[in-house]
Amino acid sequence: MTTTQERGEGLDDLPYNVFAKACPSRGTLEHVTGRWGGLTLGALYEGSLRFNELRRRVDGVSEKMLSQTLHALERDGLVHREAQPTNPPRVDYELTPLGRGIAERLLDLIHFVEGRMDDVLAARERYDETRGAR
Amino acid sequence: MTTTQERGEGLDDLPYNVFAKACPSRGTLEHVTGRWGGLTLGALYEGSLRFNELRRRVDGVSEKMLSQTLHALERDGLVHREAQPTNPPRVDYELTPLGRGIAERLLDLIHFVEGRMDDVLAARERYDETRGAR
DNA sequence: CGGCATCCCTGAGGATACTG
DNA sequence: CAGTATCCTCAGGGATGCCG
Repeated sequence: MTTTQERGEGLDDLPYNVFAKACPSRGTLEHVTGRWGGLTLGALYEGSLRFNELRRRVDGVSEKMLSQTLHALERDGLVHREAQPTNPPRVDYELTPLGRGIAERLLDLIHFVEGRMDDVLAARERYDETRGAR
Repeated sequence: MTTTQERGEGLDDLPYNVFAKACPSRGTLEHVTGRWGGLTLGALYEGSLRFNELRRRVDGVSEKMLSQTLHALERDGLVHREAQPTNPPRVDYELTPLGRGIAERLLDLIHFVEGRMDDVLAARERYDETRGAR
């Protein structure tokens, strides 16, 4: 028996539904919106970048996490990895068309948030002062 | 001296830049795109919901995490909490105008991802089979 | 340069019990 | 119903070292 929960309560009629725990789209969304995934996609939106360039762009990411993030994005088909067998090695990462579509929407969100930070910060102050910064 | 890193390499000229480690927008973006934040905002987009309704919508979220998530979103001014002092208590959560703006963009992203899951799944199979599912 | 392997620790987050 | 308080686990993620 299909419950409304499994179908997503009419949010949409797509075969995939992020709100359901078991849906694979949830995993991909987490890769995309995860701590480093979003910033990585955003950084690559401007053009292809090498590993260490990327690392400098995404301020604070460790080598390990960037590597791990890139693998997940590559596996999901959002990022293409192009390795040149030169010495020293040169590896470029770039968005796939699918990755571009996602990055676009992500950047839309990011820019919107950045543009509203003054409101957010003001809301925080009001909240903290009302509730005694508990 | 201001480096390109601090300014975000020309991605935008806003005073806030998610790519910088210390920028407060990074924190808010994480609330919004975090494991439960995004799903919570998405669920509230359809209309106000009570605590346990929300809990059922966001499949898999624990009581504690939902509570915590809602507090963060309320503090950032994205969600409004309306408590009625009845018995039993009734508390409704709804998006603020700012929260709506964010949720809209987030749902845009979510629906895009859901709509492309077949591509993602296909890419995964190709990846796993090439690299031996290591 | 572009990684992978390993160790280790913090904190996100689940389970449970209790309160107004 | 709508939470808060505690405990505890495990995995996210930092630091370090090594390699092609």
